[in-house]
Amino acid sequence: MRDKATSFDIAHMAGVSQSTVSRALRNSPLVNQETREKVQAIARQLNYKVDKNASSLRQRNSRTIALLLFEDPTSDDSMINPFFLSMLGSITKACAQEGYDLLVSFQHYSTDWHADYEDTNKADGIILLGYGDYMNYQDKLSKLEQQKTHFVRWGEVDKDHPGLSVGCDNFQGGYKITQHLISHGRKHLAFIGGADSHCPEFYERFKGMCHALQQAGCQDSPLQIDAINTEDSGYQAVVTLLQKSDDIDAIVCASDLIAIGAMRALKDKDIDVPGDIAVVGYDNILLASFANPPLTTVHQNTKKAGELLVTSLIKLIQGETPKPVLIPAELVIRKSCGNP
Amino acid sequence: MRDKATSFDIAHMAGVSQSTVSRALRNSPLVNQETREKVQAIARQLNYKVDKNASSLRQRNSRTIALLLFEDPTSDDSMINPFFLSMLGSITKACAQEGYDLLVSFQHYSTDWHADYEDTNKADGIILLGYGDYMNYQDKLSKLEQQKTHFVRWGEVDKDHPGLSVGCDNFQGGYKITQHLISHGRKHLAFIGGADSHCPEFYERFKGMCHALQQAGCQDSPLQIDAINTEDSGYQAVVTLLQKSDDIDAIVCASDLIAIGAMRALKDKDIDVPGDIAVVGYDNILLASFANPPLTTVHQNTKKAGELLVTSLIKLIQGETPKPVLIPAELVIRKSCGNP
DNA sequence: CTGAAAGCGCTTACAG
DNA sequence: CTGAAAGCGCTTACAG
Repeated sequence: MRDKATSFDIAHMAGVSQSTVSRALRNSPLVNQETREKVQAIARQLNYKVDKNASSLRQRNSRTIALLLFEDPTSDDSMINPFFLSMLGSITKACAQEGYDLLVSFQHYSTDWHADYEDTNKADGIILLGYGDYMNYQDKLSKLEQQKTHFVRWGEVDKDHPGLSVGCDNFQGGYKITQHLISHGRKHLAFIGGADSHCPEFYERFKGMCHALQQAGCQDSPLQIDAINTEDSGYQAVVTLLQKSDDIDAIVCASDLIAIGAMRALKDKDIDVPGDIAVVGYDNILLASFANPPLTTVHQNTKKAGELLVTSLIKLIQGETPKPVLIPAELVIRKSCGNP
Repeated sequence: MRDKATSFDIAHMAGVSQSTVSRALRNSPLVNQETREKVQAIARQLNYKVDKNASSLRQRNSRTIALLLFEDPTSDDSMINPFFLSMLGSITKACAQEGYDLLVSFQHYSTDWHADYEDTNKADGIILLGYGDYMNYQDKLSKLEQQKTHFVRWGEVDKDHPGLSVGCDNFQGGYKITQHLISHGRKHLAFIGGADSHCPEFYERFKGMCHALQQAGCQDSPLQIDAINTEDSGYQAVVTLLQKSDDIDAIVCASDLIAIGAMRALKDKDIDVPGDIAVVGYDNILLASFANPPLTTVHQNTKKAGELLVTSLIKLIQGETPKPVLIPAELVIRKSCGNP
């Protein structure tokens, strides 16, 4: 480590006490304007920066937030779900805006979480980001809550879920996009994606879909094929789907990545999208607009989401009790659903 | 902040001194096996975690690395260059592997950098990631060097550049992909992307291209149109290009994003890719494989790159003098270059 | 408005 | 192998 000036050095140069230096640099009203300016000038000149370790230790907070990113179990190591990367960008910016630093960490579902940023006082709170098997991590969330760790998670807003959630309205998204398909004459819809409490987000989308179908007079629930959030899983699911049914004319996919895989499978079988089968996704990742045909999907407002995650967490840290937030779903109509 | 157990609490419970607790928890060989186990058991039981602020303050290092991500000047706020996001993923993982935490921060080119992570002792070193106008930030790099900040930057390896660089072999990449086009009969090539010392990476790719052309017997240098690293800029550049020339049969783009924009412009003009004009990109972002036609490009090994950035920086921190690294370029042949 | 002093929670040289 | 003590560089209650 390099030799750094300390507040004592500045105090010495300015001919004041070290306490006064500290006050001057923090713009305390307790310090004389003239003194403040002299101290600040010397600090600038020496390129002095307050030692954050000492400062955090003394103040008992770090003005740092930790982001735990849970990886999708994709085979390809370097391929991270683009949706989360977009969230990461917006979280980073929101933190900067609020004057917080951001620690980022990738976590594996399988192993024990490295969630002790707050326990070690490196961070004042934690943001959890990533879908996964909810049933598996439920216990860990409860444990965090017991430890009184400050945390917010991205995901389904549900009273039974431990901790504070910020999420998009998945039910509404599934509902809207299904309604759109129905209104354009599609009659035999299938859903690709897990649809149970292991993946609450996908499940809500599915429930929204079912609700739209019921409203339209379809009493039986749609064909549903499990898939995790990868392109490959979407491909496989369509292969299975085509074996089970031959009159499907629209597929609602639980994510864009799944939809991209689904369209690849359909192309391989020479099935025209949207001519024969309409396909819609969810997330509105960058890829969706470049897919062929461009993918109709539901946009999740990642900018707003990131801001809300950060500001909610900061409120929590400050002892307030922010409410969970549901961000409205926004339809993005492109060509894969067969629209004009 | 919650009430946390300290090493004194554990000392009290274990009936030893606080120094012994500290030693036991750090697995010091100076402590008796039995004592160590007793102390560690109590620590586990209390869910005790060492306070990193205190520990870092005392040890004068934080085992934390800061990543400064420089944004491309894209109009869309939420759209971050996918290539950098991939790097971010690999850097995060590499840090975890080396036992370092990672602070992430987005920076704007225009404003002053918030590069004082090391000055404040929040980080032991810094990784700089992001292309931009090299001439603009050169001075800032020199300043970092003067301050003896430990930093590595992603980018062109060049003896005249301040600081340690890790980068892909851009010259070789430009050379290889041009050679490929020539060997498949393309004769009139253009380059899209900045080609001067303001953007050394693009420039090297361009130089590699020129070298391949010369080797093939073309003496005049290719038509070159400026573009920054956005889809839109690629689109505009092609519009300009088509006004200037009508016998181009291949376009070498400085990045995939530029290439995607270029292909959109060509499609709008009803020019067939690769039938009329071949298009190639650079980076091999996820989008490239889903483009229509799929984009031939140069892969930058982000996994290796992230690891090298992290390990080089750690060496620097430890007082070693690691060498700059050039990662070989890998051609990825798809359909946009007109291959079988 | 200013200063002397305590203390945040560790690590480690020193003495035994 | 263990303990008492110093000290990392701040912030802030206390006294003036």
